[in-house]
Amino acid sequence: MRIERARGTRDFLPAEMLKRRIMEAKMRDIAEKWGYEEIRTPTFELAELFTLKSGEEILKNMYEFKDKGGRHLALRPELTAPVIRMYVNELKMAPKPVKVYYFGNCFRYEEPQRARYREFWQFGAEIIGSDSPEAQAEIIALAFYCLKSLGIKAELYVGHVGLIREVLQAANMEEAEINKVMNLIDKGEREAVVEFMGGIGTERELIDDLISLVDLKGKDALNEARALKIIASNNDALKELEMLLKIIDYYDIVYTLNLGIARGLDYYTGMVFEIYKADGKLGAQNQVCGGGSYRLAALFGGADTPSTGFAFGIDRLAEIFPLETDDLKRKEVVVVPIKEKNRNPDVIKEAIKIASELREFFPTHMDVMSRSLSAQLSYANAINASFAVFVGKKEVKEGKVTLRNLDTGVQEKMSVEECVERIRNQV
RNA sequence: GCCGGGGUGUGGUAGAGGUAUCCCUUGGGACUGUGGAUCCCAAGACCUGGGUUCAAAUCCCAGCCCCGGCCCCA
Repeated sequence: MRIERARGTRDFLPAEMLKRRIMEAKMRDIAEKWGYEEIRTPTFELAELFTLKSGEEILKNMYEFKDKGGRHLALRPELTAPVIRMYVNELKMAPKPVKVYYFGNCFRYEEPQRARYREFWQFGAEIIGSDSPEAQAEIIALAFYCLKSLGIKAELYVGHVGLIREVLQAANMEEAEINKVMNLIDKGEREAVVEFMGGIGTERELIDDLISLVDLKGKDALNEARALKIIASNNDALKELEMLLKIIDYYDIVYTLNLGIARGLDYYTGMVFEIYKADGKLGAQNQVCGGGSYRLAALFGGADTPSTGFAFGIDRLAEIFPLETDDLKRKEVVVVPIKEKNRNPDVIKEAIKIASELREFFPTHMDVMSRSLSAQLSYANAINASFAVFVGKKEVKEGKVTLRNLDTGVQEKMSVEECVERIRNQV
């Protein structure tokens, strides 16, 4: 009986892993150069960590279970909450800002489709201890430069949920109601917003102002927001956003302002941003990155700590990552012991010694199937190796090897040292 | 959760009621150290379960899975 993969999960074959390692290395390099340090949190957590503040949509899709001790656990549906939990548990005395990055798999029970899986991978970074415009801009810039190093072009949208939340709070709405409205705004359901707010007795004028606020997009959005009477011109969120945009410009980053971005995670409090790949290559799942400022630490038993961060969907990036096939081709060497009929142990001994020397520099294979010379060459050809190194009776006697370039078919007898040099020069 | 389109060896395919085709692949053998070839042998498939039929890969139903879309997210 054949066992299938669980729905929504994937096996990564060598070629895919190689590609992902290359991508990971590029992103890790950027994060390190910006002074961030890598961390890793557990694959599962107490379910409570996520039920506290993650938002309705996430909870609906969570893999929850009880362990044998009766603990209520969940596979992590996202990584921000675990990272902040780690900060509160282990890092709260570290000098601020704490700057960390991470790669990790997440789990959500959703219908699999293009670029959406039940187990998916995120790369994220957080600045813990600040949600200043400088921190917000740095996080956006970091995300931007990661994409740049991957050679991926995508569109950046920046918004600010603080602006909208303040309007709603001023209207004396309760937190649950506010979250509900934010959720509807995020979905773009304007009528539902009007209906819901009307239903709880909000004034018509305020509702209209809110709708026009979230519909603001582009360069003049800020001035227009100011013109709307519901936002005071000395409004903190507005001033913060203005400063942020100024700094983003200093980073030379192209963006579009969109006050309608509300984000599905309830914990965002200030700036929010999303990055889309809008050329259709990702189908309906074109968001590759999301992030913003939030306050979660207090919720997990720490001091109230402003934080800012983002997360990339690595699987989506992997689908659009432009990779030359040359990048994927490793230069490999196959050591071919020519054992003849009697499995000459001298030849095997010498071949092992030579393979060990080559392994200092190159991925090196050696026959483990007792194959004939032609069968070994055939294998070398099948795995697309670049060189074969023959070790036979004659070579052993002369203390040399025969190096064969498998692309050109040219071969020559030489010392092991020279052989290493030759291969290095052609790699 | 909802809506489309699909499932034949590892992959690609033919078969549209009657012994499942071909290519690639994989393993073995022949071949005295270049045969990365050639020849021979072998392995390996009708998604699962029901139903119709003398007979089902083929027709019907359900499920599972895959691909895509809605919603939401990364």
